[in-house]
Amino acid sequence: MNFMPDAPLPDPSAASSALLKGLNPEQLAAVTAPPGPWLILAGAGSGKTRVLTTRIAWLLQTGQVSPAGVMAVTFTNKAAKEMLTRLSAMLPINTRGMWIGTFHGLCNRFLRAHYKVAGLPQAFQILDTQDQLSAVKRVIKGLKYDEEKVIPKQTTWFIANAKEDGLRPKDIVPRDELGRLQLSVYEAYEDQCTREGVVDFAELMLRTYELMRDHAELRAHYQRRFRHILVDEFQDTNKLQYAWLKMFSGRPEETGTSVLAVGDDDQSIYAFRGAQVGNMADFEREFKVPGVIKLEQNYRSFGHILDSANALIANNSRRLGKTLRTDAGAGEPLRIYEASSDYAEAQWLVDEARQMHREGQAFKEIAVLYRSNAQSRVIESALFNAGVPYKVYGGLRFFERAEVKHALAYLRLIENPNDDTSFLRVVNFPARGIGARTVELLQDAARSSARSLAQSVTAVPGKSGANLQAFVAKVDAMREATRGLTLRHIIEHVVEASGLADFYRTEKEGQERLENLAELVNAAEAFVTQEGFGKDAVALPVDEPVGTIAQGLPAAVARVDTLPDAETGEIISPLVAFLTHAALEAGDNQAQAGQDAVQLMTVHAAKGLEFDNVFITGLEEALFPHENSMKDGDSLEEERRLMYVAITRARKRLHISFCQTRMLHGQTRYNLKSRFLEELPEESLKWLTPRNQGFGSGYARQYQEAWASGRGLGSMVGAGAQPWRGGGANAGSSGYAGKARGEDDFKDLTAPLPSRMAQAKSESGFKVGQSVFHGKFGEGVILTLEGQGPDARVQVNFGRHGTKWLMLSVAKLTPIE
DNA sequence: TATTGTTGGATTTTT
DNA sequence: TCCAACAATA
Repeated sequence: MNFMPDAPLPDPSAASSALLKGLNPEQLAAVTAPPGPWLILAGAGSGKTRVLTTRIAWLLQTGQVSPAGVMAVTFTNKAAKEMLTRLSAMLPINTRGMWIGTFHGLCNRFLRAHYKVAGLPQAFQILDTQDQLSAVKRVIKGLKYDEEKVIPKQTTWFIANAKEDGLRPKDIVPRDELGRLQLSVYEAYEDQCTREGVVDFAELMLRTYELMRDHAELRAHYQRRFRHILVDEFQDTNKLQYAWLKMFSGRPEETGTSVLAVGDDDQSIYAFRGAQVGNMADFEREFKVPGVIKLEQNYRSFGHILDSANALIANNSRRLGKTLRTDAGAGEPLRIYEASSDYAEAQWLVDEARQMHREGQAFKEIAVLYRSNAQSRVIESALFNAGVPYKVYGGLRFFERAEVKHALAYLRLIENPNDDTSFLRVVNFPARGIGARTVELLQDAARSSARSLAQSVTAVPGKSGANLQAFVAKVDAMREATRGLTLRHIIEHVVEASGLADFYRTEKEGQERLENLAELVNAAEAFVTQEGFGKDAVALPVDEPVGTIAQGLPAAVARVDTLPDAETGEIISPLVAFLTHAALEAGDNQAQAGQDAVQLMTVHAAKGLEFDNVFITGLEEALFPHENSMKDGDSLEEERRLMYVAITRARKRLHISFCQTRMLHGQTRYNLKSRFLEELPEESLKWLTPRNQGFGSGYARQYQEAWASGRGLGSMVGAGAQPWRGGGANAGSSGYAGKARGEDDFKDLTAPLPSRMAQAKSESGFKVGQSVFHGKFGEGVILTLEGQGPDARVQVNFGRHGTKWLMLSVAKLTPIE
């Protein structure tokens, strides 16, 4: 049976030819493929993102689909943003109507729209990994289990795994005693989350999947709506994500939905997180893909680099099969260096980097990759002492920082006093005389009455009880004081009123934390303007299909991944939207654009990036491949794919190094060079140290020492404070750059396009202070008015029903004299 | 309740 | 080695 028989054939008309210009035959085939299930095997540097975005643009431009009929799903916010940015550069269209986002972002959007059927409060909050761990710990304590036996981290892992396999507690039959205990933690954890109105990452996915599975009407609606579903990085999908995809597409022969999955099995490096490369083969079979399209033309690297990558990965079995090729010429051979120690390796690397910089290479085009984070220290130290600017990726991201999480916890308590996770985080921070014993008493009281901590403070007697009540009163006061304020002012008020600001002002090391809190205000401000909550937000044409489920959708809400309640018109407040944003997008940990610094990161973190010059360090047995992954074939192959990813990051020049001795866990380890080195083609390599000298020859050591005595090492002595602690050469780089983001990433989204400007503003007829009547919530007073036209929204205090944000275009509000 | 001492653990981590 | 987490201490 044909899919969408009335769809026009690929049409190289004048309109579309500009889009398709410059595509190679395979890319063109992928971009203009007729509707249907397609699997695109996209090699590294083969223009995958271009193909994805061009296809969407082409589908829209040729009228094969409307923006509302498109769903494009990615794993990272970065990839989603990239897609949106490129798309709006290609076409002057409203990208907001499309469902482009991460799996979790789209689930969030879906669940906010259907929160009632999903059994969630509309303002549900999202637990990040930290929150989830502390929630699980709380459950384990509550059940009085021994944390030595039922290990919180393991149990969190157990729960996440179960959810990613689509399993609820009732579906699990425990294999042993530990399994039984973990299962009961899972059960109690679910109850606790429900009580507190929170969901974890896996829950977003599972809840969405179940809703689609169990509600025929919803399922029919979305299966009818999305004509084209595109999935990025398909090799990284897990079991649940694949099932989720099938739920949204339905059986293509029945729904006519076109699914295009893009992936690269050779770059599957997240099996340890549940990714199933097998999904690619399953997709090909289950969706009856007529033919796999391979993108093998590489536009990134020179020949020797690709030859090396190809030769290495050929050692893996069970591949879908693909060979990268380039027109760029052979380029330079790979430079291989054997060092006597990790210390010497770092010295050599620094020297090479400086040499390249002298030759005109920017530092930011030099990346240093390693298998594990612990390796960065010695390299940082060497770079620091040489005065070379560098930036380490990884570590805590902006919204994960303690002071930021504290502020967010207060904000969450304002929104939902029953959020016990947040309550516990800040009940005694800053210190206010509420000790562990008091908290325990409170938790006992809360448990026995099945109520939240905030609701149970009166049950604790004496001075401690009074302190607790004072804390709750403080949060209540903040709630009152911030009612009707803008997001910026809410946060500013909370940071002061909570005592956080004062606390960090008196702290010795508090300055940076204060700056981060200020940055939080900036981030909120940027969020408000970027996401369309600001007063100047320009309304967009509504292009959603009007139906019983998704009504006409105001643009502002669509951007924050939420939809208004179809019945009451209620939307979530800017505060809730911001808290959601903070959980779903922890902020990147990148250097600010324009900062010229050597880039240090793990190979995992480098996936998707590219640099002119790349160093891959620590090519030693037991390190890369890692000792924990050497035992079985599958994980060894994943290590090899990791090496493949590392190699394919380089555009021009690739360095690979290893050392005879390395300090690991406080002990000197003697390593052999990695087997992966043996798998690289000899003719593509240039050995900087004699090859096959083997460990213990001493040559590399002598070479190194002779070199070192001349310069370099001496400067290491007494070089001052540990550079890696405070930032050193790259001091002051806070991960989340609100301003930079505003200028760069969102430029295209916020720029007023002609079509957006055309939207006429209509006077709503309401004003602040006005009394209004709502069919569901009764009488209320308008606190805030924002936006214009179909985008206009109001914040209304309904007294007993609380303060609500409503879309004027959906909510039926009548003025009262 | 903040500081100091002890112990154990130490791949990778898009959301 | 070098950290985080917890216990013991002032």
